[in-house]
Amino acid sequence: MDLVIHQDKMNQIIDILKKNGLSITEGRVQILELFLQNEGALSHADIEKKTSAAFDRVTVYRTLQTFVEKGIVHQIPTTDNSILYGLCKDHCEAGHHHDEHVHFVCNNCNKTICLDDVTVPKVNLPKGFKPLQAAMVVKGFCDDCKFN
Amino acid sequence: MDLVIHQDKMNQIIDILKKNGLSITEGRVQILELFLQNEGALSHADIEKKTSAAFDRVTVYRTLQTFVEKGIVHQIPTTDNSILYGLCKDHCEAGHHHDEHVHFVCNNCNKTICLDDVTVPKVNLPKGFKPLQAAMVVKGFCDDCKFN
DNA sequence: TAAAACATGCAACATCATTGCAAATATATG
DNA sequence: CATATATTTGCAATGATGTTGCATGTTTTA
Repeated sequence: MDLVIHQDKMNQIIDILKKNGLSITEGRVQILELFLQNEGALSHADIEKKTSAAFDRVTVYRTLQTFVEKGIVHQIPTTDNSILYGLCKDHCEAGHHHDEHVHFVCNNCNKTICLDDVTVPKVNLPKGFKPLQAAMVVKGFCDDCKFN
Repeated sequence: MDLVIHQDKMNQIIDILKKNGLSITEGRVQILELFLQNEGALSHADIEKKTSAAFDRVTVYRTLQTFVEKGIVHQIPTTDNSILYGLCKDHCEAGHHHDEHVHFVCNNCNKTICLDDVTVPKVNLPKGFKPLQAAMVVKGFCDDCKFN
């Protein structure tokens, strides 16, 4: 393995992978690095582009799946037949995500941002419904694109 | 056209189509009927199954697209690479949906239900973010599956 | 009822996702 | 530090999903 990643960041990445019992491979390191340096969420296609297709599509799929299972990233629902993945900032554990923050999709720059400090509010469900998790996606114009 | 749909329902369906300036075709009638008799949301695949593939895949795609454009159904975000469509109960207009109700996905029966009476609460966004629409998906156990 | 407008089905194609398996890489062990 | 074991990767094949153009069929209009 031979990457141009700053030592600190590299240590952080290795730390995350080890903590989750994952072996350190070039693909996992590079993909995790993408998430760490990107404020927005990433799709499978984004990752392929940003890594210049250095890895097989299949590897990317499997890496994302592994990361979701381990609680390193979480999935963000979309209405366009894609899945977005966002870094779990807090304390997600394998199989148990605590990603109850609001996601923001900008209609202009099209970025999806995790608003880690905005938690999804509780809602009152009809009798008989038992909630376990909740996701919320807000669309509009982001901080950079507020020309409107 | 020759269907076994009760007269009242048929009138309702024709009414919806006419109100939206759509011609009355067998495909549109049957697909709209599915939505009216189903409490849950439907995916493209669901519709193909429930109509026993009576219509070409393309027709189903185009019908759903038309319904979304006219405000007859709305799209529901998912994390599984599919799009779900739910009937717009209220007063959606072409190009302008008012589907700000909560969607519920049951972890057991896997149905997605529009909770038309539960509106998506407003949240406070960080400075600079301008919200336009909001979607919310709650997962858990539904009224029928509350064995837990 | 005929003409015009519109919707459908087919075919071809493009994209996206999954699986099995052999080769390569990382980790554990002596 | 070298080797054995376990894990991960890439390739190939396949399947699922979504899109487009165009000829045909159906609905609506006049």
